[in-house]
Amino acid sequence: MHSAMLPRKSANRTNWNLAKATPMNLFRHFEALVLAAIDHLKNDGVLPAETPVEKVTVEPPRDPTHGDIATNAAMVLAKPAKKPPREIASLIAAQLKKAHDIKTVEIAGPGFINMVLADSFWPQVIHAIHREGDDFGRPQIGQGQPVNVEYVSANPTGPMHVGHCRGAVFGDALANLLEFAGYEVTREYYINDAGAQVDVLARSAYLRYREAMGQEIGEIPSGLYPGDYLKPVGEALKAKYGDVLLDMTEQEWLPRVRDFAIDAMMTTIKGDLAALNIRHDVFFSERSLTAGGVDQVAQTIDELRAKHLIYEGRLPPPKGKRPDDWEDRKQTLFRAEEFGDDSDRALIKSDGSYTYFAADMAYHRDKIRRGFKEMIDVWGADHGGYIKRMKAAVAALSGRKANLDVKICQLVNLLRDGEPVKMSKRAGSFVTLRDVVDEVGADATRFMMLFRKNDAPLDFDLVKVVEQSRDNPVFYVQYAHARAHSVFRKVRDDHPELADIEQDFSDADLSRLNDAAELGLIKSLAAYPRLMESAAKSHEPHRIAFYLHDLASTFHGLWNRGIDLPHLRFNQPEDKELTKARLALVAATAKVLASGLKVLGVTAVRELR
RNA sequence: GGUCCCGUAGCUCAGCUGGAUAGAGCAGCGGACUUCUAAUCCGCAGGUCGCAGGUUCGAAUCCUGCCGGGAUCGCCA
Repeated sequence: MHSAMLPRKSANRTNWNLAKATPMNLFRHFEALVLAAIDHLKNDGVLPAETPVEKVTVEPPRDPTHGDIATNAAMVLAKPAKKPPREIASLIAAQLKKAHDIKTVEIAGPGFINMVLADSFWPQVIHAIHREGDDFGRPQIGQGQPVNVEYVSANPTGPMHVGHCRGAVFGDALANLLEFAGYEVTREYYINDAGAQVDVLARSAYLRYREAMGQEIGEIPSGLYPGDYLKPVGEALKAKYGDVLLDMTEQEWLPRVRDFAIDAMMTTIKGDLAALNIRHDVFFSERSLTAGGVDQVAQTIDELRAKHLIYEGRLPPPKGKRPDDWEDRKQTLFRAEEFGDDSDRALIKSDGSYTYFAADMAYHRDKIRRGFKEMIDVWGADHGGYIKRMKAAVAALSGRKANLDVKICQLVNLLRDGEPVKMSKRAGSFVTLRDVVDEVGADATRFMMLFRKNDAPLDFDLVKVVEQSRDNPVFYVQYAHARAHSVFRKVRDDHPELADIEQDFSDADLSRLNDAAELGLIKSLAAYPRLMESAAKSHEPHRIAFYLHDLASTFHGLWNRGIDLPHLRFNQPEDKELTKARLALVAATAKVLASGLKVLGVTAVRELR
């Protein structure tokens, strides 16, 4: 465990055939039509041949009364063409009217071109969902590129608490998302096993060892970890060493106890992560950077020195309040300012050991040397001030070739029915991640942790998150999926041959789906590929959670219409073809819900309770 | 004092990296529903997007400066 392992080669990962029909991203399709229309105008000399089209967007308008697809092309092109936007709009519109997937083209406002798609277009979305299966909505942006996602990286000094939980879930969902988007993802955990904290851990564990040996230890001295979780470690030390450690000097026992305790803590942490269905490909030990006669930190500093990015100098004291033990001294500094940081950064402490930053640089150098050009680090909010220097380090070490994105997860406020849960580190009464998962389950924990933007604080209510009500988004989304399956269970009585949700719907007559609410649901489903692409590009898995909530709401709404209007119910005992068409829609909804939930790492249950 | 994040309806928050009249859910008000397929449903009201400038056809979104809240600030990790 204390040595770096190579990233696992993903032998049985599906190889996506990129040459096959592109997934059903209808906005791409219509973007192509708009660009073709612009090309046409260029050929006619209406637009200069070199007119840039990067700013042209083809998107669903926010307001559905503006149609299904809108483009700003005319307004963007007005300046280079030296023509009023509405004039250009009418020329582009004339071209678009020729496309048979488009029902109407209208020019609105300052020059928007709004399109309503042909009724015959929408059923293709449903067919695409069934045809493409797990590939539906897959963004084609990864193209097999390697990306390294580092998350959790909790210190191996105790069990994980709720604060770690959010970053863990976020990182895991982000890794899932990037994998879904076609990246070759390596999930990584950096073990901070080299600093003073692990020596404290060792002394704390040694105390528990003496306790296990029958000695009176009294109060745990301040400065050591008081938690009961070290008692089993003391017992285990006794089992392994007997009384041998008692006669050793601290210098002798400390390395043994330290390694033993770190192993024990990592075992605990891995168990905690497993309870949340989180796994890592690589556990990278900080200690390994300077072990085995090779000092990779020194190598890193030498490498930067050769690039003239290291110097001996003094730093100005921080403005505002000055630390008590401030001492002006000459030290080894990295020219982080050249790469956008606010200050140059120290690499060697006054006692001669490396700073945490120096080791972290060496770690990221190792990632770069392993071939990663894209790296993502997921950190807690208290590390925000560290971002610039780490990005500077990656820029310097890679010759500005590699990119690091740092995602910050804000604090979690743990509540119980609206009341804050008291947590005191001193009293050792902090709530562990395991406590939370044991109480509410991994699915609820994961979904709630993702139901908020990562850089906004999050309220996590242990009571509300398990409520079976509309107010609980976890339940609401899972219920939608379960309800879709329930429809198939119920339809068995009237149409047993239609009761399989996995059946082939390719011959369903989807032109029967002409209620506005049905069409609304299809449009929600059609938005999925675009949503996933934006979530993957922005590294924001929370967008998926919000989308799923929205989709669930649309689906429940359609279901509810059947209460008052029996002719809108999915199951029509007297009309098998209509039932089949509606079941195709229900099954497609279930598939998209399941697809999104899978990326979030939440189980798509088929039945509640 | 420097840096970063946040500021959107009474509350909790979205807002698709610059689009049109800024959206949900709670809470509030007004109705419907009494078992229909499974954990109610529909409607109404609610806003100077912290403030002030700037960039442009167009800004909640980008830039600058303030105001307010949080995090952090050579050797902790």
